[in-house]
Amino acid sequence: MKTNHDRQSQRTQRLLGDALVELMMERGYDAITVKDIIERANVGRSTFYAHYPSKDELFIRQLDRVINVLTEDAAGEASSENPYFPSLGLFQHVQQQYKLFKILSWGSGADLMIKHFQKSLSEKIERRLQESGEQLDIPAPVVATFMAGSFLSILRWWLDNKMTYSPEEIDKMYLQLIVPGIEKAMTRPSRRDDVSLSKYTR
Amino acid sequence: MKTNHDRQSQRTQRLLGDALVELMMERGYDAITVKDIIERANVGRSTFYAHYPSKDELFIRQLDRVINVLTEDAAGEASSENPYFPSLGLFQHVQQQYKLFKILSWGSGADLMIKHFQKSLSEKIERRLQESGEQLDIPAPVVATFMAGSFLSILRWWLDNKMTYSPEEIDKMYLQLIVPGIEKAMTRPSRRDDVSLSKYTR
Amino acid sequence: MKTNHDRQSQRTQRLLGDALVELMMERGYDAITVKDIIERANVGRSTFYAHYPSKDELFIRQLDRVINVLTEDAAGEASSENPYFPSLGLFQHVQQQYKLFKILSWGSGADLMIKHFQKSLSEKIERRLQESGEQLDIPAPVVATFMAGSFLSILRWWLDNKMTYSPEEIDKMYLQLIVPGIEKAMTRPSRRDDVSLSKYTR
Amino acid sequence: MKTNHDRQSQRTQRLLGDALVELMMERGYDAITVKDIIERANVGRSTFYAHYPSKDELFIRQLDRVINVLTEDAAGEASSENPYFPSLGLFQHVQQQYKLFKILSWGSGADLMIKHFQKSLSEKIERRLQESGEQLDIPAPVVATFMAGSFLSILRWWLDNKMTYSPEEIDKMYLQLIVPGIEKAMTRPSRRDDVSLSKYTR
DNA sequence: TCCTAAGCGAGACGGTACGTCTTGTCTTCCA
DNA sequence: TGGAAGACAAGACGTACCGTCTCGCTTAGGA
Repeated sequence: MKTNHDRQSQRTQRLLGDALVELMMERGYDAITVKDIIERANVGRSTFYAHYPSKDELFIRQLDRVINVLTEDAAGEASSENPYFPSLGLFQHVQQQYKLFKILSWGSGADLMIKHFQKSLSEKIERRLQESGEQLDIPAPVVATFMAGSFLSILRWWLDNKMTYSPEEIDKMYLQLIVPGIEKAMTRPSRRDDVSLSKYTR
Repeated sequence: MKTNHDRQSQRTQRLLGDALVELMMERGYDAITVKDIIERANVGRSTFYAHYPSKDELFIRQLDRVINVLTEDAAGEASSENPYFPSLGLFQHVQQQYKLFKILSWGSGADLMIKHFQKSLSEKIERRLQESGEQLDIPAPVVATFMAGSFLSILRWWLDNKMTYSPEEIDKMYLQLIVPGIEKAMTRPSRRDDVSLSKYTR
Repeated sequence: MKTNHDRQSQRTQRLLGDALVELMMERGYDAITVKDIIERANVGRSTFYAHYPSKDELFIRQLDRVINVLTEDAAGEASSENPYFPSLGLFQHVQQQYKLFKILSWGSGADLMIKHFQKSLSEKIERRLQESGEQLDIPAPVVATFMAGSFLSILRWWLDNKMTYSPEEIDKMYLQLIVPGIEKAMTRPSRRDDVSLSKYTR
Repeated sequence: MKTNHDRQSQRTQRLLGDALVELMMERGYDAITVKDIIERANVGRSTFYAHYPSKDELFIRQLDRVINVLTEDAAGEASSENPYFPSLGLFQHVQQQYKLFKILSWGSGADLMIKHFQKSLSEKIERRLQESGEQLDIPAPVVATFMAGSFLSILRWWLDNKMTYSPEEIDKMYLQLIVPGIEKAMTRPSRRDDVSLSKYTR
């Protein structure tokens, strides 16, 4: 059962999160102060610090929300050719939220976002790799880091170049670049019927 | 001909650069203030701002110095299996400067460094790709971004995991992961005699 | 008839008053916050504000309690040479509650206490002066202010100097200093048989 | 020789002091914040704290200035009947600065001012007493405290009652009240030719 | 005996001031 | 005359309290 305070708490946190995102759209991340956020959210300064120890932490929490929504939604729509994480879905979502991610791509909040994304993503991928039961020549964490790292670099490049390609095109390039290396890293030939990567190595 | 002032200027810049590096070794990047730097360098506040517009700019200048030394030296020793940039040499150099790079890997100056490295590196690679005259299925900037991005991710992972592998081992993994994708991207079968990547796709 | 709620109320007020006094003994007045008080009293924040509008008001109420006890008790024992207010009794009581008054003498609650004491005391004295029917060269309020003010100054000095003198000694000094002036202020020679001050002007 | 920084410093301190006094005239003492002061003085927040550790300290420094001016000026004009401190001059000066002192008399800065005045004044008086070489029945500090304390009480009363009497009248009342007591406290009859108090004991 | 309204504890909240910190500009002095 | 020394305006930071408020729980007193 939810107590009243929980409900209040959630409301406050949503107000703060929304205020942050709104402000980032307007001015980017670094240009925002805690004062700006609490004024926009109609919240007292101490209330802010009761919920988050810093602006960065608030930001990270919003990223988590985004990441969860993206990976779940995207996994749902799926149909991506990538069995380890929904890269196509991510490209698509980023395109929809172009404005927000453009700001994040190289701007001031970028380092936090990249750090966080890289961490979350490579963990997810590593887990999938282990679940798949594949044998690898190369340690799973390295492979996962490689997949996440190259994804994020290409994502950044794509954003910086105003997304000249469609999500489908850029996702295809990404897969063309990483899949062969990963296939090679699999000691035993992958079982043809459960791995959809095979077509790229034809 | 060097004027007296140029010499003074250079001396001051070296003092500031050295002070920055020293302090980063002790406390990381963010924990350093301009005041710290000028005190360590025995320099007046206004002198600092006469030479650099900000702490970040001073840092970038030091990075440039490092990057130039690394890529040149590494290129000299060469012997790497990677024809586009001296990845092995870079791994080796980073290992030698472990302490400094460890601090930079995820810490506070990381974003600046990554941003700078990624930019420099992918530009160099793109130039090499174009010089090689290879035809690619995938736009050269994407390939270059991919190579630089995955290199830096793996470098970071390696640093974070206390370099459990030797530079040679990690470089080999890196190449195993990227080379097949790049080979595939080359429309016409590459001419066997001028591309040393072939052995990875055999 | 007392309702139950009244009883509850009284209990709460006593808890709060006691908590305040306890805390003042430990840390003085300013260093105490409302939070401290309600925690010590095991009382909710809103309960505090339901009874008193501020910490100062709670303090004033405690002072009133003390003042009433002091002036009544002291008046009872009387035997002081001062017919206008029981200065000796007050010196004696203060000595007994040394610790508490020491804290109050110059510390943070001092201004409130002095203000309150000065007001109460001079009102009482003025009333006595008027009741005595004496004719004065000087307006009664001035005389009353003079008596109360000099009493409190000397009381403070006495406390600050660790009460090097006994209550009797300091009271005697106090009377030696004020009585001649007051006697002079009485226009007609006071009737010798009903004023006990005469001996000081001999 | 004055360095430039000294001059700057002095200027800043004057700006801050003036701003404080101005604001006190408008709103009293407690209602003023450090922010108010620095905005009025066109000074940075850190500059304030570089010069004074708190608003109270700034206030005390202004009081010192006032006290020095008052006691010196007043001593100059002198002609007061009080040989120990220029009570008449003080009453006159306070009347001139009515507005300021009215605010200070019971308001929020009062405790600080009273504390400070009481201390300064009784020290000065005690010194005079010792210099005068008079023998006293009562310890000099007690007498000094008595003189300062009763002066301040009467001053406060006078201010609170809108100064119904002229400075001369109130000073005369004050002296009538204290002088007889002090005269009595002098063991040996004072030498008639150098003590002007005698007329009050006639 | 049950029900209802008061008194209460708990504590989240908006608001505001604090004292600290850092930045980048500016002025003065000295070598 | 250029650089060290450092004062300064500006303003964000995280902390500390305040007084208001909403919520359920408890409990005594009237129905």
